[in-house]
Amino acid sequence: MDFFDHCRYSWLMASRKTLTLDPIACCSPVRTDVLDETQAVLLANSFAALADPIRLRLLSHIASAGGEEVCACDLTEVSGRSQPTVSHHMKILFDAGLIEREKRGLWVWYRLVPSRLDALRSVLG
Amino acid sequence: MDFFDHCRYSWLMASRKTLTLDPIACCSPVRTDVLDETQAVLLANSFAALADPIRLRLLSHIASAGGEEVCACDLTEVSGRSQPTVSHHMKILFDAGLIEREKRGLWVWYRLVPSRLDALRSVLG
DNA sequence: TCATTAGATTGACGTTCGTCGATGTGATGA
DNA sequence: TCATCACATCGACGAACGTCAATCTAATGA
Repeated sequence: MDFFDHCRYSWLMASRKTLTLDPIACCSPVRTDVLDETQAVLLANSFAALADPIRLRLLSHIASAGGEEVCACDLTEVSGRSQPTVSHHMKILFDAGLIEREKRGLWVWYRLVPSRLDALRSVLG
Repeated sequence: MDFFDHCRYSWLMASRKTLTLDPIACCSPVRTDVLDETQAVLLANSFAALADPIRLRLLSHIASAGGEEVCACDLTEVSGRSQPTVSHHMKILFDAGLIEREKRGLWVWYRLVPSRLDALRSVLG
């Protein structure tokens, strides 16, 4: 699934703040076409989610779990930040569509959305 | 050339602010290993360069030129921003290693550094 | 030499971001 | 019912960011 297809999924529109701003958040690689303003805003938003070292480490921790879920309870230790700060960063990753969350009992579990990472990769290609 | 090799080039160390912070700015894909703190800081810096819509459009404009150089004199019109603002953004793209610059006479010419874009792509893979 | 030009730098501004203590929310189990 | 736990939200703070007018720098050509 490329970025174009990905953006068509209406559930993304309904569940994530970033992309609900514009349902047509799709673009070809930066080396193929010049981005229009709307595409640029949406893409910048996605890359901004990756533009913080704490978020990159949190994402990398989840992405390296081999498809397994990761408990939010482990993430304060991984990041070295307070619980509210981790929660803040996870929300940004979630809003960017890079991770999914599921609450089971008291714990929240996160897993990667690989297609979203692939989508961003394809934009750079 | 992957991200690892790329970072070894000493001329990058000498000419670009971002990477001079740490000569060992190399990392495997986020799905393979958990990033250490140094890698995360350097990568976050690279993605931050892509985290602004004006910079994305400037970069896309240069990247879409098919290997040709682009004159700085055209970029205020492309971006719809003032000359100092464009200069500021180009410096950030340059410091991130995404573009090269060359001054000839009064004009400055920019071209893409494709390997740098490839390097970031490989981190997402 | 000097006026002109392209682009970089400076300084100031309002805005956004990362951070954490305090507090809110909702599930758990006794 | 109520204390406890995991996580989210709020509010406040300083730092970093995007922006542009004013100015500086260096190349040009007369």
